[in-house]
Amino acid sequence: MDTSRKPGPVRIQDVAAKAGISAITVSRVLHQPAQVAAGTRARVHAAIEALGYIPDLAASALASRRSGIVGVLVPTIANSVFSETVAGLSDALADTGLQTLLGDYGYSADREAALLRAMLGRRAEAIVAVGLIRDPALRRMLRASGVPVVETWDLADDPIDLMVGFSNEAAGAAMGHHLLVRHYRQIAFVGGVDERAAARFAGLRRVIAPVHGATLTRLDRSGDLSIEAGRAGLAALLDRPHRLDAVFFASDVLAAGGLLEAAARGLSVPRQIAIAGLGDLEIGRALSPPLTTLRIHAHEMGRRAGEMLTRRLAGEAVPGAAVDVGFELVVRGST
Amino acid sequence: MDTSRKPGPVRIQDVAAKAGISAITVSRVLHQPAQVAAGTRARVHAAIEALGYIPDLAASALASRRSGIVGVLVPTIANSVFSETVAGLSDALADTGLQTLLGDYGYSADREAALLRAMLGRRAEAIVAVGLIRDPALRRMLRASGVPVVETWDLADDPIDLMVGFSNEAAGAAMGHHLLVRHYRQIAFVGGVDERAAARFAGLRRVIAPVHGATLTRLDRSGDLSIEAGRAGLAALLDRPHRLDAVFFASDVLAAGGLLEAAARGLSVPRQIAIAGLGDLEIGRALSPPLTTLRIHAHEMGRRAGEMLTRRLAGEAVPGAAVDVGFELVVRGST
DNA sequence: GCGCTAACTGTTAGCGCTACCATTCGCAGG
DNA sequence: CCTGCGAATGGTAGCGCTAACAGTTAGCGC
Repeated sequence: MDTSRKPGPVRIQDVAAKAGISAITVSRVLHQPAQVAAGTRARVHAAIEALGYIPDLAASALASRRSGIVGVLVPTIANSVFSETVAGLSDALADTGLQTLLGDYGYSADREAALLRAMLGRRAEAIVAVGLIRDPALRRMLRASGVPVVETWDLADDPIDLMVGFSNEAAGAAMGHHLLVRHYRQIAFVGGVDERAAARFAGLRRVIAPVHGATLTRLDRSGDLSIEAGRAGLAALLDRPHRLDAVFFASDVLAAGGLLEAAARGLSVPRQIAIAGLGDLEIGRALSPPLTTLRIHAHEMGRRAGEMLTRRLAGEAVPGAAVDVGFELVVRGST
Repeated sequence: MDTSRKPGPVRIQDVAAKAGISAITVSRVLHQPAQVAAGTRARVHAAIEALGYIPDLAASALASRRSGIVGVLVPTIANSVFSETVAGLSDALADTGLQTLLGDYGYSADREAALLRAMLGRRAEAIVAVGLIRDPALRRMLRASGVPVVETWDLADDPIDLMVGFSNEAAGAAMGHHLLVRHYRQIAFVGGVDERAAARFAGLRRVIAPVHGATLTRLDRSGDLSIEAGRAGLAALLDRPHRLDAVFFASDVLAAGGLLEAAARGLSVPRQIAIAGLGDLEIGRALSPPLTTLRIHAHEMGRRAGEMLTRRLAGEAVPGAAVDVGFELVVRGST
């Protein structure tokens, strides 16, 4: 067993000594290289290289009062649309020297609070949340902290700070409109129990309810966004005596299950039953018939969030208003 | 525009003053509550609550020389099997007070190096990598840093430190064996150009090459692990004059594309063409026929990595040997 | 030559927290 | 009464880095 004492990590002082200058100059080479003479700069770089110096970012953050961190709070990174938003944010932040600190809370309120606390503890310069932050205590904590916050994927009346999303209600309405235009009248909605799904259903209902002879059913599958849940959802609907000619699923993954269940039952899509989803995921494009869906600009939401933050952190006054990035109806063979 | 000066975040000193005790005692309430009298503890908690105190973790890390961070390096978090490994790690670390810092390098060597540097800069107490770290310079940097490292998802002869994975070569061989037993002889492999896929192919070849009358073809789709790439892969193979009765895809996602392409061409699976994948993803279970696949213990690899680290950080001497968590052949209808 | 500016580098004093040691207090045992 | 001991708390001195200011030097115009 190796019991030799490591001399510990190399410090800025060691680099300075090796290069024959003072610590502050090394710091400047790292952060404002233009202020340092070319020769000195070269010697410092050589010393850094030779010693394998890696600056201590905790000490740097403490002294400079800039952590360089943006906290990103995600209900689950396993959902590919959310990871796209994270990717969009990372892209937007790539050139800013800001690093994202990803926190996946797995839809658990406790973990959400803990992660937020950790982000504030690391003095994140901004927080981006996928979805709204619901807990009033957390909202208060964030407001009090004065840290810029961007909530994405939803639009609400009382943003904590900034907001970039789309209207789930309008999305539901758009799909409802499409289904009506295609002469579907016995319509069902399959989604989770979250508020986002509720808003989509509300939009759907707003459009469908006034139409004479149209019916609308709702089936809640618990938050489980799996193909299997989609199959089970369609199966449950079909096993009811109620007539049905179109089903709108709150996610393409669920809708894929719907397509597969219909195929397993020998139902022709869309002739006997129309199926639509949301998200424009690859699985919906790949199955047959390809899925009518609502394309959500997940990547762009992340990008816009990053841009808003960058401007805000640069001192520009970014109006706190919510940005609506909209969505897009993509009509394919399944309706 | 609001130009009022914020009083800045609450510091430990403010809490101490409010509770009528010294800063160090507040620190102890947070880290070694048993050492503080119950009454004092209560007063401190009340003060923390009242002021909304959130400890500065950068300062804490600097003073205590413990960052509480475990860096996790992932080629892409969009691949669900990798996110499962991350989840397994998080589970194992949940009670340890360690927090994961996730870095997704999108298969870019530059970003990999930058992220690793950032993790070491934050003085991560350990690093977990999904996949091997290939760049010799990075390997040297990690070895020199003395930070515990766990490489997962692969087994190699020269781990940087710890290692928990499975043999991709053995996995390929197991699938080859299965296909031979089922009397398939004209076999193709579709995978990426990465070393992991290469190892799977090598295992396949080891088993198949010696068999008289058996043939083996390899088709590389660039790293794109999409359903569409799988379809295109099977299409390319079928458009060759060469006979073919089984295809092993390096991922269930690719294999799903294979199943769909076969269906689109009216080919019966597995009668006219057998299809197998790797990963045991939901999509393989959902399609028809369900996919024969190799189940990889992604979650367990993360969990084991976390356990090894926890023991190592607790001072136990954990042998540097590689842990093989194996895999499992799951035979379903597609072969 | 002088003042003046620009370019470069150094000194000092913390950032907010905790390790280390010291101190205080109450009480059991002699 | 003193000693010894454990429990509870505090003072001091940094952790490694950078902001703010302070030199120092060279070059320039007059």
